Amino acid sequence: MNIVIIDDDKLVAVSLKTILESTGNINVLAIGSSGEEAVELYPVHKPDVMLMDIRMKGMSGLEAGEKILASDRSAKILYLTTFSDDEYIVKALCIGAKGYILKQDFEGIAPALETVMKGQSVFGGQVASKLPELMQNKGCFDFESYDIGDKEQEIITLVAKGLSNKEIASRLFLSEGTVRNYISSILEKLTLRDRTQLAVFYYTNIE
Amino acid sequence: MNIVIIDDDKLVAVSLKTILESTGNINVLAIGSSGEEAVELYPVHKPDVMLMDIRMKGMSGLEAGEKILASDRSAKILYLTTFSDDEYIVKALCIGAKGYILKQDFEGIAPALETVMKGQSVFGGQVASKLPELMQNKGCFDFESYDIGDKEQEIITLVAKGLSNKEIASRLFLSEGTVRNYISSILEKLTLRDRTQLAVFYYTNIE
DNA sequence: TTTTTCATATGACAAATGTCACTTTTTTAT
DNA sequence: ATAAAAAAGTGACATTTGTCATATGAAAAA
Repeated sequence: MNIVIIDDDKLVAVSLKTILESTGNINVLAIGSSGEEAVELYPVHKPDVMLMDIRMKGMSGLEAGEKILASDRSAKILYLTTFSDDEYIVKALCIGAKGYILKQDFEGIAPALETVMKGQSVFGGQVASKLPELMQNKGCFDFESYDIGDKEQEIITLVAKGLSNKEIASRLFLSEGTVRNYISSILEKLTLRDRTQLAVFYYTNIE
Repeated sequence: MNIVIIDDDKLVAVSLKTILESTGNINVLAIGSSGEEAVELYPVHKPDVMLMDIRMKGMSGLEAGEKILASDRSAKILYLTTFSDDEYIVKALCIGAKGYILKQDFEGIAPALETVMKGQSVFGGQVASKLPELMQNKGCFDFESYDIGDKEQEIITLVAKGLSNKEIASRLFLSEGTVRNYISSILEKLTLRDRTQLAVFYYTNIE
């Protein structure tokens, strides 16, 4: 099995290479230390699996993964990260990564790679059990990609909690009419019809 | 690694045993063919992983898993099923299973077992990529635990898709008034105020 | 300084929504 | 066949919601 390792921390990357290669059937084609490198290295080596860190200086692992997957939908990206950061997990799933495991799960890495190569997905220890809870908190909705300001985001969040206009108004110290206007314009921007659709959109928007 | 196999189809179970044992480090402690047997066998053998089918005569794999996990929170249950039935996937995640893989992914089973034993979770091929969508289509909301009938469920589903009363009515061949009445009673049963809260509830209710 | 933009606000209006008290129809049980 | 229960429907009513045109004050830009 051929893999490419991307990790901010050179030492970690090299150690991983040593350990994984010693397990026998894993061959590390290359090592990189940033998202940019990941994007470059992928098409060159076409690894079976890309083992990548998320938090890195420069382009993050997630961005890199997005780019790689955009060019090759079948790319198998396995994120290997230090702690289970909620936001990242969901995002990773959304972009279509094949897994999200923790560096702590040391002996789990090799079998996880194996599993991913066979086409399955792997989620480390606590990660999977957190999934249901996480997915609910926020779909893969990316406010920034629409032209939606801060106050509008705030209002969307409250609508998505089921608050009425009056409640939102009093919570944000606005008049009810203003809240209505905001929502009206949000609906237009997202081409939705009413607040219920907005809530649905909020929870189900996955690109 | 010690496992117990539960499958409705004796032939499948036995074949699995043969194949898995031939891979070397897997030892099949027992074979069962129903949810009831699973519940009995688990405490007797305390396998590292329980490889279990879902659809079985009598008690389903999911029910059995729920019972087993209730008695031993650390039980590792890996579902092995024929097709990726949406409903089952989410439910499996909700009860805390360690994975959901497809029988088709033949060579994937052994590594998946390995991975699960190391504490990670595995989701077969298309399953993981479907997860975001699925989680949203239905949280772990259990209609039956409330006093909610079939037609009501249907209506809830439609509200949670953002349809108006009129649209729901025409889709279900009911009058708009009837739909209103249904929703009104649903809201009362769930102590919610309006359809938006119902949608929110639908997507976020996870126990 | 003047103009423009932005956030906030109003009031009016139509449509959609939720509630209630009943009625009618259909199904099920006795 | 008759009574009882469940499912579907009606009409009226008060709110809530979404839309629109327009107004105000403050901040930013000219």
